[in-house]
Amino acid sequence: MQNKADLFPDQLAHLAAQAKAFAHPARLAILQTLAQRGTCVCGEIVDVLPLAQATVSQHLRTLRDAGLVRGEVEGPCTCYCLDADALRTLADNFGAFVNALTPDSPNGASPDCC
Amino acid sequence: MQNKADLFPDQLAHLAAQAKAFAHPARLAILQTLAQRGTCVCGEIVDVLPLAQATVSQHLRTLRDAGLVRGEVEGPCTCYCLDADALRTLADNFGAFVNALTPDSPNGASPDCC
DNA sequence: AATGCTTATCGTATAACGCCGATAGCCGAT
DNA sequence: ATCGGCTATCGGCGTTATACGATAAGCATT
Repeated sequence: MQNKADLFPDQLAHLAAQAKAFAHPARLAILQTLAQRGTCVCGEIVDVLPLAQATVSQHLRTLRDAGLVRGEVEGPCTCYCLDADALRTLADNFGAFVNALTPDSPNGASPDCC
Repeated sequence: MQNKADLFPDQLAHLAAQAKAFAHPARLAILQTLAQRGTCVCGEIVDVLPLAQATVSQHLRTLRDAGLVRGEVEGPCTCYCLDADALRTLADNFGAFVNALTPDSPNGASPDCC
């Protein structure tokens, strides 16, 4: 299967990739944990989540690749934190996309389909 | 593998499931097409996308299951349209989640990690 | 009833994801 | 130099997602 996902516009591919970063509860939980503590060593996240260390590290990598999280080696540990700018940008992208889909129908009722 | 995703709070699981609906460019393209035309027969979408009919139907089902799209049988065809309310709700959920993550740092620069 | 058009579903193949144990790499402390 | 703690990566396994052809089901028309 040649990757059909590459046949779509970059804008859509990019948005979909960002959405994928959000598409697992473990990653959302990691983001929340980082938000609570401001800064986190990997081990702390492992302690909070019901997942093995290897799995958490993998999710962290996904989040890093998506640009939502940054990590710095801090002696023996690695210190993670949110990239607030990236998060806001992503939220804005989603908002803009959805707004473009629903030009405006402030009337509560959605019109009938056909 | 017992599903580890079930070990997370419902709120996170739900948000992740919604994100998954956005996590493929084909589905985003379908949403855009529906927004442009207001209403769409499945075949029209198939004509627009570089995918087989079966694949498009599957993506439409994913979007329907996520509640973002509604479909009504219209004679021999099935007519699809966006559920604008659901889309706005979803966008709001994302916005709220991200806002909760980034309480406030109106200063453009993200603080250093550690 | 038979045909043609449209869509959903089934079955299947490939790819990607999620998960973990084990291992390797790194750094500080001993 | 060695040891011990922390993290990233590797390899393997099972599950889920993506994609498609083939088929079935529904409806309008003939």
